[in-house]
Amino acid sequence: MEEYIDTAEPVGSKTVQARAGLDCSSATIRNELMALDREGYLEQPHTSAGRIPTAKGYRLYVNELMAHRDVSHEEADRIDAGFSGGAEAEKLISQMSHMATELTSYPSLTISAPKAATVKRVDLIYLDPNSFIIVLLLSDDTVKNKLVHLPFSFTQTMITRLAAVFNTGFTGLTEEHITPELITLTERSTGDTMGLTSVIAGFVIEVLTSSRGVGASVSGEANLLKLPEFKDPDKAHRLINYLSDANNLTALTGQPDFGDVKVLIGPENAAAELRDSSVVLASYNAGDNMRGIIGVVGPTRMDYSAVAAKLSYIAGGLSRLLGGGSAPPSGFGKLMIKGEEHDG
Amino acid sequence: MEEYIDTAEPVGSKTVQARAGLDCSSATIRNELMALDREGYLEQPHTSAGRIPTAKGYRLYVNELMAHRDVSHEEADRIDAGFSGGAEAEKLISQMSHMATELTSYPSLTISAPKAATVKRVDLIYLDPNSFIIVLLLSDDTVKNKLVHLPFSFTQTMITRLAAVFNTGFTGLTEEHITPELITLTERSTGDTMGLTSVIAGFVIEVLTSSRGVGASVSGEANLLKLPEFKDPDKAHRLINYLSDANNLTALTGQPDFGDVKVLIGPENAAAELRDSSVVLASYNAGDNMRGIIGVVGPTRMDYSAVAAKLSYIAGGLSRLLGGGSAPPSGFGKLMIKGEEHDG
DNA sequence: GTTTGGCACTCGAAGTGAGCGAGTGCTAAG
DNA sequence: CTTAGCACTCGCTCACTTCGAGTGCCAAAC
Repeated sequence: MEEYIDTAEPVGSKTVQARAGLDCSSATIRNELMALDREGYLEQPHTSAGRIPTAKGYRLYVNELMAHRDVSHEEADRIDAGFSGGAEAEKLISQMSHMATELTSYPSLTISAPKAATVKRVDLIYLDPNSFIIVLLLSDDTVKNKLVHLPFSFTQTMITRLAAVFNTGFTGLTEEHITPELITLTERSTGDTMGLTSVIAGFVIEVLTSSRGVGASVSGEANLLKLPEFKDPDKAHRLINYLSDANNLTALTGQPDFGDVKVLIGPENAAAELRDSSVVLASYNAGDNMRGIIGVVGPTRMDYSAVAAKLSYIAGGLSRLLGGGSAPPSGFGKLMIKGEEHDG
Repeated sequence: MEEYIDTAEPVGSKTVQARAGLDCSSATIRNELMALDREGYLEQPHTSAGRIPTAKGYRLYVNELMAHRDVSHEEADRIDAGFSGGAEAEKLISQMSHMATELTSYPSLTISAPKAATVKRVDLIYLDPNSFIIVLLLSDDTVKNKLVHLPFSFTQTMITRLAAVFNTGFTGLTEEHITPELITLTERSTGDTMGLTSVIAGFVIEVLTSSRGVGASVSGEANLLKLPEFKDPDKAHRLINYLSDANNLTALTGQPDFGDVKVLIGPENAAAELRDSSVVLASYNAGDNMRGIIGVVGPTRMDYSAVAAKLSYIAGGLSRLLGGGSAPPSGFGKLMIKGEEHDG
């Protein structure tokens, strides 16, 4: 297994003997290999070649045989350094995605949890008779703003009044609560005949809608090109294309209901494009009982233990920083690897 | 030339005869080809192959022979649709970068002009005794905000006073004006002993600093993999890696002092990684007499006229939307292609 | 003097086949 | 149950051949 992970070449009986330092002859090992072959853990690309692990073999290795590994001190330091900046959520996640790519040299992907955010507070800053700034504080403590220029003029008094009405009438609402009726009602109670209310409500809806969608991204796709598995540019191109579609990403990860780390090996992936690649995912606590996902995509022949340890460490850090008031997930620090058997 | 652009295969005398529909025999064409070969416009990969254009040949073609082409109606409509969203500058540029990739099927790059922004206005929104929002309006009308939580409490009065002082003392300043002395002075005049001033000033500096850096990005790198020129994954990997470094991008484009469109053919590029690729750049007016750049990277064998027309159209649109008050560049709409002869 | 047909020549691409060798399965002895 | 031995398989490499597109050059033709 480990020899194949290192070299990507079929492994023969003598190589196993040498690498594992077993005190039995290659013939004995051949017999064992034959048995494993029969049981479906190994296969031969052609009759007179060594063996390579099957997906079933990888599964066994990942579930039972693989040595648990922690990140090295240098790696931990490097990851911690990335966290120390203390940036906002979105930036932090993107930084960690790049960190994952750097540490594993595989493309990494992130999927941030959807947030059913509500409005916590609306502020309007009057600039001049034609412009003002809308500042929106959401329930998850993100702040969004927009500078509005209008072709007609209004007074500071009107802006102040609008802010007051929005602050009492719109707090706690999700976007489906903001109906045309509510807007008409607000217009009436502020005496707004110029459509300022619609402008502001429009921005509120826009922000709430966009915060609802899950954010998915990939980075470091070019790393695939270094791998012998992707020496065919077409194959690489297909996978990269697949990964570049955010919908595919959310589909591949499924629900983040797994414990800490999840490994999807080759054919366990639903998508054809991923059938001979593997995906390692770690989920993190993103506050409000929501979970985000960070993961990498690589060849089936992947150093699962090392990759899992790194992602787990990164996800743990993200949980700590983004999880906010909530307690960190109970399994944090301990590496639990779960997978799904895929029917097929 | 055009045959080679289409097929990427060396072109022989008979093919030229057929494609161009010349009423002379292949022998005559052979004589002409030999002459062009001697003068350095064409070369042969090996003795018994057809001819391919040299960089010098491309230069001649681009400068003098190439038919000027406009974008098709469908393309124009598609680009216009991309503009109609009317988003903020950063998003708009990124959208147009993707548009360029889609239309040309080559990776596209953007470099946005650095802005020496200053503070136009500072607002502080008091939320509760431990938190407030900083809202920063910059001279280029972008708005930045930050939610601040502090481990000690303060009053609304203090926040109001700070906002007033910042608004009189910090407007019109660039980041180098914000010295420790100014902060001390501000602290004294507001009676702030808790370090609120430093927190706010820190954010101001952060925003001004980040707005100063040039933003450079690439998208659609994977498109290279489809090209026969990049059937060697290593070569593709080297170029993609090169492009992923923002410093390289700013270096390759040089100063945006060219008219409308600039074409850099193969060895005209300073960077070794680009020696057998070409870059087409279009510059746009980004307001305040600053210029941004949008461009694509592709094989030397590239349909320069089509690519240039598309980029020029996109850049024109960006100028219109971002150029703000300033007049659009005089050359807009007319395609001017300039290049640089590269010594060597 | 330019154009044209003819012709020998070049050289990469594609195809062929022998030899190599890593690795196998099987068998028989320990 | 392990091990040495052995015949066998089959992809890889490499030398060799063939094929053909395309060339340069020359002499005849317009």
